[in-house]
Amino acid sequence: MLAHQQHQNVSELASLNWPLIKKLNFSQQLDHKEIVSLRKLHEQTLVIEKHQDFLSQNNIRNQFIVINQGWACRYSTLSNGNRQLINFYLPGDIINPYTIAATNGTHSVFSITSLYISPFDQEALQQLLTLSPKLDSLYKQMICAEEAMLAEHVVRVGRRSAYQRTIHLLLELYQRLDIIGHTQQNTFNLPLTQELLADMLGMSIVHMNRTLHRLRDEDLIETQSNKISLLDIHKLEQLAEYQGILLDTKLAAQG
Amino acid sequence: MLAHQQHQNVSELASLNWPLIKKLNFSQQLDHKEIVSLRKLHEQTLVIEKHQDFLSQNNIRNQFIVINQGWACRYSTLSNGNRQLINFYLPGDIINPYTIAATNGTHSVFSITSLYISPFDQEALQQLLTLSPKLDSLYKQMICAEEAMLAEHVVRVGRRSAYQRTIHLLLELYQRLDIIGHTQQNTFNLPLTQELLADMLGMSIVHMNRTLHRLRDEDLIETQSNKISLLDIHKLEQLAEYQGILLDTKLAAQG
DNA sequence: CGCTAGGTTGAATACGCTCAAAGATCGTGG
DNA sequence: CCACGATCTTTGAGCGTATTCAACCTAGCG
Repeated sequence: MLAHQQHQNVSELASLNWPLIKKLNFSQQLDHKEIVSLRKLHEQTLVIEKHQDFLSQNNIRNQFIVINQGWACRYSTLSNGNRQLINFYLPGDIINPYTIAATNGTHSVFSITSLYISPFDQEALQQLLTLSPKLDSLYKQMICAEEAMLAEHVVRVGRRSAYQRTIHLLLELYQRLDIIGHTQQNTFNLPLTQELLADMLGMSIVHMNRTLHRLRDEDLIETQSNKISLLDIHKLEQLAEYQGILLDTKLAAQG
Repeated sequence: MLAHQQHQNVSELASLNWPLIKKLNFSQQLDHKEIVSLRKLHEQTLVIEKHQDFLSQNNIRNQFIVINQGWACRYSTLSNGNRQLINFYLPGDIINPYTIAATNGTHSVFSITSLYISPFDQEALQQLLTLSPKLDSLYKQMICAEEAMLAEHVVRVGRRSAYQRTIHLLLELYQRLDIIGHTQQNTFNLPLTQELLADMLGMSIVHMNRTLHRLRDEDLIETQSNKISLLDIHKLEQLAEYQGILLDTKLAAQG
């Protein structure tokens, strides 16, 4: 995975505190004008306490939301109490309220940690993309990457063993966090309980615990409080057949 | 589920032989001009034989593809031979080659039956959406619905029993096929082997067989050759907690 | 008529679940 | 600063859903 790129000046460097801008800049270096337009999406900021269902059937306000800090997730709960997490929203990710709404009220979005977010209108985004073909292309690329991760999640949950699933998810999180500079060496902050991990991977808490234990025993991971270290990424990638998502693809354009 | 809508004249009626147009017209009635623009996406048509990997790492041509007839699927194969289907492409669906590419070559698209397809350039689509806000909105709605179905697929595979999974998928297929007029009463053509169904739902062929058998024993479904009938949709929806996807949502606009 | 792909059935096994209970950790208030 | 409660983690044991292996059946097609 690539090292972080260089930047021109202090003002732009400060803009990279906005993880969305940092993420897009990682894909393809942004110029001053593009950074300025992207900052406009962050004009409004607000805080959401942790453990809140802040987006569901009841309170959809037709605004897009970019995560500036913290983790959230989309999930669905079945009548027997079973919960399945669908995806994580990490800093720099954009929540499209219409995909939540399209499921007829069965999906909600939940703040795993406290959140700093910026809601914005769809028109603001649309305008920005219309004015800059490069941002338009990068945005589409981002959507494709998200779709691809969701597709990989299906494969993970459908056909991988609990052991592989766990490794695969950890590697994906590592890759995503690395892009926004949220890793130190092979270590990153993982604000998930084993219950959340289990609900993401479609397994029980007990088995999640045993799987993590096994990974620790095998010296593949190390955990302390909320920190997790991947001790042998190459081996983990082989074990889980992790290929990675093309987040910085050189593909021409997307739709 | 809604009845099919009325149409103005013979020419437009003929256009509804193109399932993409029929599907969009189902969401929101199209006028003559919109139908004409959509027909332009169908200028080129070609046939693909069944059981072909016609889109994979090797042969991505950066063209979008609309399915006019037949079924295809996106899938991934693991090194142990396990295969997971990610989604079905039915008539009227559009394949975005960039989402396939974003998975770094792990996903391919396969023709389940022989196919009639129309490839088109992304620019053609872009132009059409720029000129018509209504089509733009409908297209985004379609993308959201697809994303929502993929998300529901995660839930299905992750947290539902084999029995519920099977029912849930059958209901979703029924809903999608109904929109393009590919159902007769509660019956539709299901060109899937039990192996494909099993690979879609993350289960073994043997268990797929037993589950279908149980559904037949319980008088919930009836099969003959490739036809399947859902004998009590209401009960099936309850059993699987099927909520349906909002394919004809009245939501304002999407991104 | 025989081949092949797909469907069906039985039996043994296993992966992961449920139930249950005991530790550990963290935040909070006394 | 300690104690307490709540949440999260860990461990054991029994069980069940779904898998694997293996064989046989059926239908369609050359």
